[in-house]
Amino acid sequence: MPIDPNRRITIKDVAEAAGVSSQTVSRVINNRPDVAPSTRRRVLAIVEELGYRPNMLARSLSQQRTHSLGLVTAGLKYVGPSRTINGITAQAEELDYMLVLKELRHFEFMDVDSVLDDLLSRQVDGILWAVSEVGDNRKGLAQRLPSLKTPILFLTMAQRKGWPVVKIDNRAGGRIAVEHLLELGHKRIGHIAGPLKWWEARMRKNGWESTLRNAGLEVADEHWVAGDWSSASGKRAIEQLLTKFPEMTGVFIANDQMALGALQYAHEHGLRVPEQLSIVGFDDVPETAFYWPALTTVHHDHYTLGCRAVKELVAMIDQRRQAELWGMPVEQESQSLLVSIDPTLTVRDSTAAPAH
Amino acid sequence: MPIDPNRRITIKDVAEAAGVSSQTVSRVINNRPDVAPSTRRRVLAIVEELGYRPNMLARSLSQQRTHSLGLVTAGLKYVGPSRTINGITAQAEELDYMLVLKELRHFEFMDVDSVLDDLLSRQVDGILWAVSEVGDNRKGLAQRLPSLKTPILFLTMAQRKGWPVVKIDNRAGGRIAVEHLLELGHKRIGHIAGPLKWWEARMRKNGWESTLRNAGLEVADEHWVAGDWSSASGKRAIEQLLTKFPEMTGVFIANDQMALGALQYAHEHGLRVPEQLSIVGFDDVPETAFYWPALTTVHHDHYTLGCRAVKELVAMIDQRRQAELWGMPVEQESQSLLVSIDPTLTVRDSTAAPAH
DNA sequence: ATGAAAGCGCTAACAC
DNA sequence: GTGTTAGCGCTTTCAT
Repeated sequence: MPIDPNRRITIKDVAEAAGVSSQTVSRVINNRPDVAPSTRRRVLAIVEELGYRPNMLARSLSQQRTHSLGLVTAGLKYVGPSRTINGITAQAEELDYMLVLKELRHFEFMDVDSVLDDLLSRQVDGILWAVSEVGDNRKGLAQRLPSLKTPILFLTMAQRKGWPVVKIDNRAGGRIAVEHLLELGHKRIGHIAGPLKWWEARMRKNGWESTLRNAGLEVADEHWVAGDWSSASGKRAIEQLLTKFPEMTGVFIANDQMALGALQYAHEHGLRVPEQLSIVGFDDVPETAFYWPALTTVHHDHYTLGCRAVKELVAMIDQRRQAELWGMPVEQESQSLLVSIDPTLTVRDSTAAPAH
Repeated sequence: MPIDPNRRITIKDVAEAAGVSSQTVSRVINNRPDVAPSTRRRVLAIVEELGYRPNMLARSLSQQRTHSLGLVTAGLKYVGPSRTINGITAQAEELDYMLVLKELRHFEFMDVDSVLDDLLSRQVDGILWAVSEVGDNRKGLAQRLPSLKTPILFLTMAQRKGWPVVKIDNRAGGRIAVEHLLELGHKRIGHIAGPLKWWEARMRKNGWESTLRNAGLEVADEHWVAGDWSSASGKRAIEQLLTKFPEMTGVFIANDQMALGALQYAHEHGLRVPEQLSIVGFDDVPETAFYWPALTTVHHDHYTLGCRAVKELVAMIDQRRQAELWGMPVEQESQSLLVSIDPTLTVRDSTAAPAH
């Protein structure tokens, strides 16, 4: 009896063709040991012949696990986030998890519930919240977190009790940037920050500020300006900053795009970099080595960040399954986790000792 | 009788609590009309109270459709691809489809079968193959395509019979770049191509070449060099090209990154842009406006491309469902589709009339 | 080593 | 309007 070619092959079709029960087929495709070698061979032959592929939906429903992770992102069009995704996809593949992707419309998207419910209704085994902390975009999450049964891990946000976090140490990034300028002999070091409702922007600024203070240097409001991460804002910001802080000989700029804007300003106004002004950026996007002059910048590894996040999340999932097996309830509180990845400095041509 | 708090709420729990059958609950949550208003209210109240969320896995299994799309990508860390994803996620959200993400390890990843099977076993309703055509990375697909029951749509590849494609018109991009230079009065126009195993690189080069020929100008092998898309290669390429083709007054470079490398070379060697050499790039990544000088470049809309691709794929899915309803088999051949999006030119400061 | 039965959570089809 | 039955494709008991 031929099979309807428009229907997908099921385990039953294979069972029938092999003259065994569907249970035996199930055993074979799951590599269980308790199958006679001859039976196994026969079944596998039929599987091949019919082109049978197990239906993961059915398997997931029955096993109560999907081997999939929900991935929540925002601003994929920006370089940083998409490199992180790169690491996430690679590691997920490695650990044999599928990714279900949800991109928020913007960074301060507040309707967290609909996103979470969407993912949970799909029965994902864990959730990766790869959205930077901006404004109070953690508020809705804070409400859901305690009652959430599914493991969730956050990227790039402030440490909070009960929130598992994997992040770049942005403050350390600010610190090494400023230390580099200090070592070159700079004393008047300004800062162009990202928008301060971004946690990352605050941390980078904090790194700048505290390092200067620790070096016994004074920090005033005239010494910094905030941009919005864009090159255009960087260009405006450097202009403002040069007016407010004309003695400045070095500046730490919170991302490479803004630094690029500053470089353009410098060219337009005949300001020589690094002779008259040293510039340190942040991110080390691949192009920075080809800016003019090549940019000294804080390097951090988005890719590794993504990999690490997936590893930790999967560990959380496994751990929780173990706990459930033993009948132990798992509280969110206990899921505290903080992984912090250290950035490094890439020195190029936009920094030098100050002229005097 | 209290419900085990560790178990997820099911439709049965709601039914029981509301004193109706699970079927009635199903009707309510699916917004069917044939439910008494009072019953509906009661059920909805219980749904709310218990925090019930339908299990999409079960629904998908029973309905034989998942409302999800498989998204295959490569090179997410590059700017272009990730902007496309941006459009794809937005449009998928809009049309209420979930995305299952698969990133290939590299552009010429050949083990197409495992990727396809992974997605198909998850029962995705359609597949978006958002990987550029490079080398013969379409070969494995060609074998699977005829027997594939699930609609699949390709981004950024050559037109082929039976392959639904949504793409940017790269040749037109090359054409408008060269036309711009011609209009400025340039006669010696070189080209830095991408790696020619990329279909997009070939098309851009073709646009350059054919436009020059149509203008009655001669094109020789000394007039172009291939890079690998990176800024470093662009820098090397411009050096080579200037040697081979010293009369050159204008150059069309196949992407912005390579153009950036060329700009750095120009700075280092005191070659004035645009006075001595006009440069046109391709992509119009946001930073190009802040290169020095600001880059004239071919703009194309990755975001719209992604949106359009999702729309077309969903249309294919709907169409096929209709056909199946009428009992008509759908052949892949009939699924031919070619959407081509026209790029535009963004004129900035890296182009001018040739000297004298 | 293999099979039968029940169940995962939902919906389609048919009753009443 | 609402309930009953069967089934989506698989796995998990529990027999044998």
